[in-house]
Amino acid sequence: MHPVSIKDVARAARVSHSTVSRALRGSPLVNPKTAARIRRIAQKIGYLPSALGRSLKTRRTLTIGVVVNTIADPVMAELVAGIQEVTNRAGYTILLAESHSDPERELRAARALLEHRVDGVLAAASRVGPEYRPLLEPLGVPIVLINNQHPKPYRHAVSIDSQPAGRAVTEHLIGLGHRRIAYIGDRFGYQTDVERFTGYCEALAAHGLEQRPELAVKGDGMIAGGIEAMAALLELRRPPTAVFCYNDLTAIGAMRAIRARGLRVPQDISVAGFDDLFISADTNPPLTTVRQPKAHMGALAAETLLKVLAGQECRMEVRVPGELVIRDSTAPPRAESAQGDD
Amino acid sequence: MHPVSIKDVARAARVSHSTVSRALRGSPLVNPKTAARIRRIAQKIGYLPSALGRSLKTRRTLTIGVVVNTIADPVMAELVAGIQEVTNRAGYTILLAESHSDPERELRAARALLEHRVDGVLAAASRVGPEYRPLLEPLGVPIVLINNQHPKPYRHAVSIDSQPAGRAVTEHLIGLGHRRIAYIGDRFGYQTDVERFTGYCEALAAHGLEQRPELAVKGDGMIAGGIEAMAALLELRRPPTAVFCYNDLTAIGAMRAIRARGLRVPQDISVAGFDDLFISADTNPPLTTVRQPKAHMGALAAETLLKVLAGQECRMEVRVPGELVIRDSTAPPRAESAQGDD
DNA sequence: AGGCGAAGCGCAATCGTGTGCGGCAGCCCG
DNA sequence: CGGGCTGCCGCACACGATTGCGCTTCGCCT
Repeated sequence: MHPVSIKDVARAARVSHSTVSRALRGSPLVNPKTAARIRRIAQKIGYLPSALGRSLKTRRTLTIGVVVNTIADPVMAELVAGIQEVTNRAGYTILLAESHSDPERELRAARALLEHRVDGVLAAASRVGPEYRPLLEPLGVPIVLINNQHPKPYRHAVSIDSQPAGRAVTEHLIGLGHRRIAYIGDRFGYQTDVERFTGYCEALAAHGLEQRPELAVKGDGMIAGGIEAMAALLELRRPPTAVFCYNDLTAIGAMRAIRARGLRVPQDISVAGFDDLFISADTNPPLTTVRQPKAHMGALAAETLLKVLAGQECRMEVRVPGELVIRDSTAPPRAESAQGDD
Repeated sequence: MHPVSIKDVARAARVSHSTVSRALRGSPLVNPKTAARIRRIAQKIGYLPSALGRSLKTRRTLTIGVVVNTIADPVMAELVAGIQEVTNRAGYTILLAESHSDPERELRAARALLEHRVDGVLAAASRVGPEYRPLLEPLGVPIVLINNQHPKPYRHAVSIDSQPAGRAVTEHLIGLGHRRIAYIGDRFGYQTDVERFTGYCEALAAHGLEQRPELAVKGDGMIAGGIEAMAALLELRRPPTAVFCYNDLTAIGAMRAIRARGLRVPQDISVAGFDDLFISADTNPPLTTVRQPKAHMGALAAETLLKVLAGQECRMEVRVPGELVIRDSTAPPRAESAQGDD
């Protein structure tokens, strides 16, 4: 019997464990002097109440489950930082789970979280969408989705408004004079990717440009995928003069691939990203991108969840606007490549 | 009574809850046909065993607590990714807590983790050191420290070997011809900072260079602190020709401050960092730094903890070597500044 | 002095799960 | 036909905490 329990405190203080419980929780039903004595003794013998026993009775664990793609993705890390900020203040502890973009793994992770009886779930960049329901429903656990695909069946969601932002980036490139603009997407079918691509297509259409299938390729949302996808684009008979990337990591990979071919950004090819990582102003060259308020979105999602847990049945679906940040990775195309297309 | 419990399954299957428990845990004490029937029914009515009840009885929660500075720090994020990788495979779930470099907050976080009865603790960049003992001891919870200060009283630790690496960086700068070399440290008193600074001093001494106090300033381990500290160095009557920074984020901030003054890296001032972030090859210019195997160290620490939890009483203190990575942010000093010092 | 109300504390049930032990069949064998 | 053995299953308790309810005690008032 290693861990010292409430009964050990009771024995040491010569009271019942009920009184100890009340004393430590500050109940008015116990004499202040007795309470003080009990607290002193509990402190002395190193008593730490067990959340297990408590939660079993109270039916609340004061924990929330957070499932992300991978915490190594700086977008997710900042998101979680924002979540921590508000949940911690409210006394909640976070259970972290990674999906690695694998639906099966995501469901396993969610199941583990629910076995630990988290009070609520925050899922970012989830791929399973509706399949959460049969898991969450019987337990009555609320969920708030972040940048999720198909949030239809759910009541609460926080998302970056990718489509207008994607359109704005593309129009920025068109405004610079580009006509052959590529899109490097993501191969996992995230909703954010679909929306950014849609915005890209919208902009092209609005300016009478054709969306050429060979200019829409797929990365993996990380640097490696950006390198690979960009290398493929450079193999084309007529490579693009500008590239809009699903996210900044992809863009960084694309810039590496471009330099590896002896070309320069933005003189030979313009590159734009999405997210505005903490580092995106310090890349070479500084990256044109869309600022996504990551920590803010995490905090917003967490606040929503806490409200629901507090009993406020607010149905809400927030779409946060992105802000185009123009830096040095985008510029007008070279004269000889500007013509002859379209 | 929202959540469906083991008794509900028992009722539905017309057996006792003991039999359900055994059936679901694959005990040989129950008829295979009965077990199959029970499993089918449990599945159908959406039963998810409660880790609370189980842990109360088994005295294991299959969770481990991870306390980091802040998850927004990419070093910590990669560390946690490495931890997740191995703990997940073993069926453990992670409770995440942040200290924000505040000892009091770190202890509060640790207390919360222990109330949830985590089976073990991984603490990265901890500042409280010995004060963990009175918390952990009574509960018998093992801890593995990562890049920690004063790991003396503990049995298990994984650390980057900062001192030789710091010396190597400084000698690299000296080898390039620098004589006025500054160090931008960290104001929180981390052990890693102390060691890197010690390595820096060693190198100076070994080459007969004086360690000038005005060239040792303090940042905060983040970009903002690097900007501030570098700005102060540039105000000196005779600024340094090279700067060794506590970490890459600090170095990135330093490079921003240098550019803000209209100077260039490395032509006017050389900058070196530490960590080798995923981004450090893509900064402008690419950063000379020390590669720290972050995910590997996280995995190593997690494996150590799992071994201890499995009963293997391995006392170990691993020091992982760092590898100097020379990129473009360091170069020989300009002729006029190389002379005239020391 | 006796009665009555309030304050303070303990009893016991409960949450969901695991498990030692005892019981109850059915079967085999003497 | 009876006894013993084996295979399955249920009873009951334990884990650590919370909480409604009842009991004791004490002080105050008449």
